Amino acid sequence: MGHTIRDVAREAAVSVASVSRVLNGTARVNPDTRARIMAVAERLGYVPHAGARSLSIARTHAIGVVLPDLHGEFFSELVRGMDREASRRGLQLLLSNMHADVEQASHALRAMRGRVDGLVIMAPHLDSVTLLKALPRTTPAVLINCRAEDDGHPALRLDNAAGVEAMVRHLVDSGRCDIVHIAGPEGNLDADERAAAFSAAMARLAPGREIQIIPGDFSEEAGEAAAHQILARARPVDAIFAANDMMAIGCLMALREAGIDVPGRIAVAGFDDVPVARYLALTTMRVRMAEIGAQAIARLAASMDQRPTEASVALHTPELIVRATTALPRNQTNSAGERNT
Amino acid sequence: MGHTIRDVAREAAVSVASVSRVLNGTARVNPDTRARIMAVAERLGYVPHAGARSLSIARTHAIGVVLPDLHGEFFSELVRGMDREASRRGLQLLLSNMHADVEQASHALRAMRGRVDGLVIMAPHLDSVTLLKALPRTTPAVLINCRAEDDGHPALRLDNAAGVEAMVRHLVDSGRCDIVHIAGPEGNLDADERAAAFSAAMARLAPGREIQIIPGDFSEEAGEAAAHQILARARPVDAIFAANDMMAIGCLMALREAGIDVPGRIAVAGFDDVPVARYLALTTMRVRMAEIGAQAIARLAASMDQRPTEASVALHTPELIVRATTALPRNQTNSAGERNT
DNA sequence: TTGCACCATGTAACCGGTTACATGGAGTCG
DNA sequence: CGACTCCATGTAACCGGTTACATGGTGCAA
Repeated sequence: MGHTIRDVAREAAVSVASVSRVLNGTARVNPDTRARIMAVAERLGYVPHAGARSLSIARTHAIGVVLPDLHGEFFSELVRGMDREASRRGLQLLLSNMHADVEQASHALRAMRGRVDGLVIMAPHLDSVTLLKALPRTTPAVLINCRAEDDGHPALRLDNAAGVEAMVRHLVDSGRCDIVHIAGPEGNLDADERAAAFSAAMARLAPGREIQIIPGDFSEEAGEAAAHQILARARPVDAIFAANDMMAIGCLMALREAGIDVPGRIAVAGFDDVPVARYLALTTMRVRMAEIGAQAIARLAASMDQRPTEASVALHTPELIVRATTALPRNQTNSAGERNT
Repeated sequence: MGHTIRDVAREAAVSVASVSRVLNGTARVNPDTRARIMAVAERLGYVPHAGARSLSIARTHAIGVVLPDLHGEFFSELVRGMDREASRRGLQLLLSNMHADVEQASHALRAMRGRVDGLVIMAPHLDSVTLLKALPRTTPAVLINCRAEDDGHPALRLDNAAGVEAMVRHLVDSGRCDIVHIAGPEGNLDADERAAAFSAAMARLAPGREIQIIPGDFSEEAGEAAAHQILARARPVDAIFAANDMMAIGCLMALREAGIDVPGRIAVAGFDDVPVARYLALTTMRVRMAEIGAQAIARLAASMDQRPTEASVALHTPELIVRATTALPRNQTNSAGERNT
């Protein structure tokens, strides 16, 4: 394999220390010597061995990123944000997918020891105990949407409650009070929070209406299935609020296919604002994933450089994006809510 | 920081060799000793230092992935495919974005030495010389869509010519012969190949028609701009074939806004089949990015394990996906091509 | 009993860098 | 001229693992 620093030292008739000093610029070296060393390094095509370097300086300049199986757009946005911030700081990203398996999650985390200076972990599907047990004690870590209220790690959380409330308010304001929520997979932090927030918001903003929640799993198919279920039954419905965009889209497609007027008869809303949402004119709550990713890296970098400072939780509040799927029906006022009673 | 193997050895009153043997199962160890060592390791929460391990065994079980700035869906699909295949093989992915800057590209590659066992590189924007100069000689690498015809690396390439030809044939078959191509950024391998293939296909399949190419840059905005340009001028046009989906979509939106009937008056087609395409019913050439990513990892793994075997180029042929944006106009036969003459 | 094979375990070199400390020569000052 | 400082450079320990080889004990055959 490649040449080592000792090869360069020998060829240049100097010690390894001098080579190291020249290559890193850590100390003054005679210009002639420097030139000679540079020339030899160039000639041999010498590239320092990053692994060895990390070992001796105890710094890898890499960050471990452990994510669950994410749906397309979400994933790419998050990683893009991280990558942008990481490469700005001269850091590399070591990616590791944490599939549903808990055992594997812990293994993935262990495999990072000695490879990275810090960790960014997103695990909305793990319970607090499991997660904390798997977390290394010695490596700084930033948690994104994890159930780990108590512990001292800096964390980024989504304000699901505020987001859901904003959406329910928007729907109610536009005269739709018989809202069905399509929930995400049980056990998933965001799914659970959104479903709970939906119940709370309905109780507050549309008192007296039945709180309707249909189970789902964040997939487009689940959205379709939910739409069919909704159409098949008799209860009044004038809006569907899915726990994420993909389900909202599945729903939208199914309704369109069934010839239902959206938003005339039923409004549809999602959550996340994935890029597709704009093209389908889907009303949704915008979650700036790239920004969250970048922020995670920034906070991690801070807690890597200085002493493990602030352990606060940063809350990201999603933004309501109103598009055509919840537009007010033409020629109708807010009293439109009566249509279905 | 964390405990070392020597800590464990001391606590268990054995040598480091025994600890290593137990933890890796590389040699027989007395069951009592083994149990004692395991207990101590457990108690101390010992996690081996992957960096140190890599250094001594000269294996990192990591793969470096160097990508240009990719558009969302493309990126996530590619990385997802790689990740799937990599984690199946117990490999980790070290991500590094190679921005347009050539200098930075070379730096990114160097930084991988000693951190990874192999490289996957995608660089459709680099010329052959630059790329080969930046490539490490000692590390196995797989190239995706790179201009490096000559050298000995295993490579994955997209059959752009076949894809473009299939699309042009489809358009001509459906009676549209006045086709405008919106090209991608000059210098980009795929963009250049697609534009060249377009000229060739037109000459063969629609002889006599003017070969119309409008420059673009793969962005949605470029697609919009091209649409406006096309509408503003007098030349006959009955189909627009964009070099990628995002431009096709921008185009589609602009046409829709201008009240143009698609596909009635102008058909629109893209290239890539990003997930959004399906929702917008955009006809396109499907490129299975995830599959290409997985294949890249698989080939790399092969050339890492065995001796650097086959250096062949695998060609991925895109598949024609016909959707509504190029559907045949109602009540019209293939003679529809006459409409615009 | 001696010799040999075999097993469990320990010692120390090694992977490829970094860096604290040692060394020796040149320049400066009293 | 000796003492001191400063600078350029070399020596060797160290980071945390792995592993070739050495060692010593046990059991079995001759």
